[in-house]
Amino acid sequence: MHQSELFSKASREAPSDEVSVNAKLLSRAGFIDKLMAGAYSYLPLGLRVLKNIENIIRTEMNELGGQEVLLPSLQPKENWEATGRWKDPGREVMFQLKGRGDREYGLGWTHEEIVTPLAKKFISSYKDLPRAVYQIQTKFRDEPRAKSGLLRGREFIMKDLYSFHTDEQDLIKFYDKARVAYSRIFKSVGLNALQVEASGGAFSKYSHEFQVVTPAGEDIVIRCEVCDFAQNREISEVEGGGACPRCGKKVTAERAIEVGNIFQLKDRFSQAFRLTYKDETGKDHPVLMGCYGIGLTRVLGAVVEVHHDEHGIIWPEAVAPFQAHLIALQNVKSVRAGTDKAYGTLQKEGIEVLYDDRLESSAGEKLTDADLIGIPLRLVVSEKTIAAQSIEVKARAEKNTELIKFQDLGKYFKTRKKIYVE
RNA sequence: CGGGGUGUGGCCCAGUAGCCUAAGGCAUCUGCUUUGGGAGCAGAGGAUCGUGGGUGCGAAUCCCACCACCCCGACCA
Repeated sequence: MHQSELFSKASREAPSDEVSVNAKLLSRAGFIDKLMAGAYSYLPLGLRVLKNIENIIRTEMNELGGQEVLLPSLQPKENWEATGRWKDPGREVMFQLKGRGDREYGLGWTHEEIVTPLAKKFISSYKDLPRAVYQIQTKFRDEPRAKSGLLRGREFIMKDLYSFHTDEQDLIKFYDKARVAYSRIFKSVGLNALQVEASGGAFSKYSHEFQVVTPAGEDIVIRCEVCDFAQNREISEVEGGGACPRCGKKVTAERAIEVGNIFQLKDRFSQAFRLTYKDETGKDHPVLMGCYGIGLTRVLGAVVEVHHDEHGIIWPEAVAPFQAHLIALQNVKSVRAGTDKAYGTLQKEGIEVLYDDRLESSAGEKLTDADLIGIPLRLVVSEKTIAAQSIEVKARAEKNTELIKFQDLGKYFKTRKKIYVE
């Protein structure tokens, strides 16, 4: 991709109405644009990151046995009345609207009311279980207060998976597998997420949250300094500074961002919709369910909250919009020719590269923008490096640079070890 | 929903005891000169001063209402 043709431009200043680090940096660097409180446009750079996160999640969900579907966002009132969620608590967060003939609809903020009746059409026997379906889709929630950039929006992208089981044992088995998958996902995207015991809220009593500790978080996590005890403060019986109920050592209270949440719904929704299956003897039982969510756009925001410095974003490789940022530092013939050649080589190697070919920009501007955008690897071609028949390589996360010969460029990418930002 | 704050070219902002031409920077356009950390000079275009009403000879500036955005709280799978 030639940077001179990129739809967005980096800007010196952040919009005055942004305070959070994630929104400031992502806006300045041209990844997102705010339409209104809680609703952002994802620009080409931002969407590339989102797609990377999406694919990491999709791979793990498929691995879990999930089958991808896409359910409607526009939903009839009737489904929600069946569970009592058209009124409280649904009314609090659900956008509700009227269509022709005063027909009432809601915009999906979660999908139990849709997926459960859907499952009823295909699940009727123990032979049809277990099953799991998931989707990656825009959710709508009429938050009382949208805030913190991407961290709490009124429209956001979420992966939600629903699992169906014959009995509690099978549900728990799947639930535990999902926990492991979730841990892998957050690690891959560069987040160190704690598994935290939590209240199920409107869904279930049995739930875990995945929390990323950072001052930008709005939840408080109580966790042990020694063992893996961790609880959301909402349900915890210990305070920060107290003794761990599991091992007796000290617990701390820290701010954290909830990036994922898994629930054992059990029969809460299958009862409401009479989703049952017949066992071997022909007897009916309620299907037991679990649900498993990850906020993709919130993950994007959380990654920026955790991975940045005073100059800009520092993308973990797995989610970075491009793998390399190639810069023609000066607009002189030899440098352009050398950079063009390097660009060709990288393309041939299948490296995703953003090529800063802007004629009107100074060296300083290009380097500053590169730091702001945060692509993991920076490749600079300048008069100096041309003289050495080389290209300068620098990792965004590191200080030092190295020169590599032009003819070694392809090889460099083949043999280079991945840089994991932790 | 309670409390606090803010709305001025695409962006960041100055200007507010009422004054006639709304200032500057970034960005954009033209020309020249520049190029290892957001370059310089010269010129150009771009503004219903959030919206509606009111008080003045006169309103970005004062009054009223509304809207939007941000922060704290409440709330939050």
